[in-house]
Amino acid sequence: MPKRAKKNEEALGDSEKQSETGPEKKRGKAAKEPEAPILYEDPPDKLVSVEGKAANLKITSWNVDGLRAWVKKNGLEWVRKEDPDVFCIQETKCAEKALPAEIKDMPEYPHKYWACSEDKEGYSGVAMLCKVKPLNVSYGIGKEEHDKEGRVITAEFPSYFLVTAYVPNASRGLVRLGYRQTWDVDFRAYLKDLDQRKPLILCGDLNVSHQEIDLKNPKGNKKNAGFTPEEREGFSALLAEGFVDSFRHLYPEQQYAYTFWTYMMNARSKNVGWRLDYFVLSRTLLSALCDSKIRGTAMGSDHCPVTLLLAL
Amino acid sequence: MPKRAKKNEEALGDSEKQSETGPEKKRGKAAKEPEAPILYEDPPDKLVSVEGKAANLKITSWNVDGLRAWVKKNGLEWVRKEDPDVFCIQETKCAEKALPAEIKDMPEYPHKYWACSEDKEGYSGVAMLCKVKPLNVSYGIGKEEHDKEGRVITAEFPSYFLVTAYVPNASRGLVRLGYRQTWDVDFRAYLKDLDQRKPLILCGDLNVSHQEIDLKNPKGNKKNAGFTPEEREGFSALLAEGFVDSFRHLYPEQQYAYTFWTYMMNARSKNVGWRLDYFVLSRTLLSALCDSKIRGTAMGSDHCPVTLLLAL
DNA sequence: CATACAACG
DNA sequence: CGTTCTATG
Repeated sequence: MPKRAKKNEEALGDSEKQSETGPEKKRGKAAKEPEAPILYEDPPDKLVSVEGKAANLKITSWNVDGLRAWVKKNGLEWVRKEDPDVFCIQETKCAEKALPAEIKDMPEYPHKYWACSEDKEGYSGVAMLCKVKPLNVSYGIGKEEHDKEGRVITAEFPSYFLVTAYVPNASRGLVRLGYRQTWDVDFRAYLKDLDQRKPLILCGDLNVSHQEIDLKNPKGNKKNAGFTPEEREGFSALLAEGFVDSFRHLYPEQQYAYTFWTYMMNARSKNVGWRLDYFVLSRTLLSALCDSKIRGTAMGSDHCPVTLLLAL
Repeated sequence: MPKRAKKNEEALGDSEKQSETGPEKKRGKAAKEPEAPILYEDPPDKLVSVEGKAANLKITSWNVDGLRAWVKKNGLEWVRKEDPDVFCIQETKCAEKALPAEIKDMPEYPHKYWACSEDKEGYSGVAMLCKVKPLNVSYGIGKEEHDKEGRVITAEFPSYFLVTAYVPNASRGLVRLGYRQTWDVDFRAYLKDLDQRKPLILCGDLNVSHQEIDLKNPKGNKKNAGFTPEEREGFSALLAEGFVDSFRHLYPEQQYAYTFWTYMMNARSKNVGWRLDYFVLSRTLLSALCDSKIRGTAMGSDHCPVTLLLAL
């Protein structure tokens, strides 16, 4: 592939900034050739664990970028087809009283839990929809300073904890990177504590691409929210506590597998994306892991859903 | 028609408030029967003046309620068909730098004038598009306190002044009625002064329905913006200076002829409207008046356009 | 109900 | 680019 074309593409696809001008452009050279995008196709679901057990738990996580708009775009139809046991939602951007009836009534999920931002309306917010009632459900991570924005729900099931999270974005100009770092510390401590009691499944929009393989343009995004060294080290530190990035564990070399594409610059059609949505597991759950899926064709948000298959 | 149905309809159709509860409803009686709406069909254009002269000047005025959205809804297509000599626009809600190219380039109107709100972006704003270049164009009414919101453009032509105006709304709770009254005084003085120099044509959204005949629900709106005694008297005082409401002059008894319908409660389909858009003329222009039209079928705003035909 | 804005992503 | 909010009508 021509070097020039490659270099220019690198500047594309950062989620928050729009640094479209690559070094070539600055030096006044020719505009880039539109490169044929390298797409990613998720392989067929693997329905058995390494131990040969059949999958019996399916969890889906989706950053819907505004629950009400997403419902109007028939997001729920996709969920009904996917039919997970638990459906975790991030960025509902919706006060509890404003929830669409279509999702509040959904009989497939009789047990529904909502965590909404307390101060800012239409900001953040996560939810968990369960077919089976959890033993216990809690909101936040037990620290005042983190628990007003509707970012975490924890459900305890007989053999595991399920945590869904919408991790704070470091924002343009990294104005919230400092806060993000204290979040990372406290969230890690919270998860470590849970993990000492029961195996843990963490899912959601963790707002970081861990390694260069996890986004299209690592070079151009090292100073941008979602790919700073600080955020990446935060994720590494989490894994160092004994957790596993299930997708990367199963597909260590898989490039071009992303879960988020900015709405800008036709990033999705060019697959200029980021992997920001994860299933992170306690190591002890690896024997039960069947598959970790990226449902890249599901539309309705700037993120796509991800699905975990376990044989417990 | 059943009295009950009539009474309930009266509460509908005020532009800003939503006082849907009529007295019957309060007393807990039965809900209203949906009444067959009384529509208004504008008669064919009359193309000769009382003196038998053929119309040779066509002016159209339209409150577009957001120029950019209105352009997307193909408002310009309608204008091209109507093909007036001058097209006056109110509520552009658009900074000059944000004007759509489609209208900025429009070759049919080589002479275009824009008055935009200086402080609040996307608020108020008027424009005038002319086929023939005016002798002179001015903005505002010459009083600092009124001239920062892009409400008035005055164009001088050889035989008349043309003023297009977007008169300040008294707002919900009539919070701006006091200001509106001082506006009415100053605007009247401005027009009177012009009229002493040359015959005057005033067009635009004058934000008042003059008499009970000029809106569907006069009873329910006497305390609402657009039909308070203060605003109505302001309009009467203007006419008393020697001006004529051209539509009412030609059609003194015509009911159900409106130029504005709130987007709420399906007011337009029920023709629950207000006449807020006018061509007001110096008395001396009556001999040239051919017709004053309400283009009630033109869509793209909560107001419809009005057109004046003169034989000068 | 609909067009604007700002904040956020 | 697209969702939410608020102000304005």
